[in-house]
Amino acid sequence: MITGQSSSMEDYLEAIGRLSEAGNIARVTKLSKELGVSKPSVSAALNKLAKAGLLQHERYGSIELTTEGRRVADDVIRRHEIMRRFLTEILGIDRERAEEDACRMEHVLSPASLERFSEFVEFLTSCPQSEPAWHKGFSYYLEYGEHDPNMVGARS
Amino acid sequence: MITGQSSSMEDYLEAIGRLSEAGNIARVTKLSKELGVSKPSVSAALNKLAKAGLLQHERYGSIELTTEGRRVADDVIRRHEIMRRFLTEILGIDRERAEEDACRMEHVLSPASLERFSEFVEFLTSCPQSEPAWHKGFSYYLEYGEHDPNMVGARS
DNA sequence: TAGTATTGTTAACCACGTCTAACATTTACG
DNA sequence: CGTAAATGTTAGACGTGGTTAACAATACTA
Repeated sequence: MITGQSSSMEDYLEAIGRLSEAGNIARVTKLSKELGVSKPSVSAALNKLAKAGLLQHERYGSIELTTEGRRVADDVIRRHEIMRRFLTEILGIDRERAEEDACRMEHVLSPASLERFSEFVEFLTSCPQSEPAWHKGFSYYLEYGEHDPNMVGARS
Repeated sequence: MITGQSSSMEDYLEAIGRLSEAGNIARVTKLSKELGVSKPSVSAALNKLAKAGLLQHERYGSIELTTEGRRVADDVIRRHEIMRRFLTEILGIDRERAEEDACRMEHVLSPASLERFSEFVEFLTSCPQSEPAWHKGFSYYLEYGEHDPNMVGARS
């Protein structure tokens, strides 16, 4: 992985990051439910991440990301958001599936591609027009399998 | 994975599929080099895939995809091609990195998202105009960080 | 405060995919 | 044809990330 962590470890960091963002404090049981894994799995992951210096965890006690852990978590969260936005806002994938797919895509993109995804989303959604032409055009294309003959492309 | 195989097994099937497409016959050594793993790893994978009914493999002998194996291999190859095209033709990622990223993305996309990616690539590249407006627009945006004020969007 | 419910850890195990070292088979060629 | 080179397999090990069962610590509450 780009962050130096496996997909699994990135998932743990992401979940911990999201929880603490939302005011909630990360707890083993919560993480276990959130990620759909057993509590012993969470325990093991926390030990591993603590050893890697990404969080601090006292037995039966608090879980806190270190500065470095926070950095990695934020990075993963950012990847997730970019991919979620791309999938929903550009491709028109439904929210739930986009969420699932983003969860997996977030781990596999090179930084270069990620930036391009990000810029592409910005490009298409910050279109000066209120209802971007490309969106209409793509919807038409999805429905009829061909370009809208009434659409004329942009010119310089 | 969508195909019922792990990323690794999909990679083996993909490589075997590509080799046989290209006229070459899949061999353990070749696969080993192609995939950057040891020969015993290839052997183990072949046994596993044979047991799953995706290929036939006689000791020290030939490796051949079954009908089902071919289907899966083709599916993975198709995923790869779609993602490669998206990354190069739409996002403008350089060939090599696009190839690497496609290798990882091909394993994580839901069928629904994949189809959308495919349709989106078709939509943008089959633009009636010879040099699609969006491409110019995106290049400008990447370079200057804002929309080209000389561009006017498409209208119906 | 005692006892129970909740929460977290430990221990022991498993599947997966990888590796190296050693061995077996097949191929090529002098 | 026999041997050396190339090719492929087996055996045994490892790391990762998951599990369940049992136990330990903490928290809640009657």
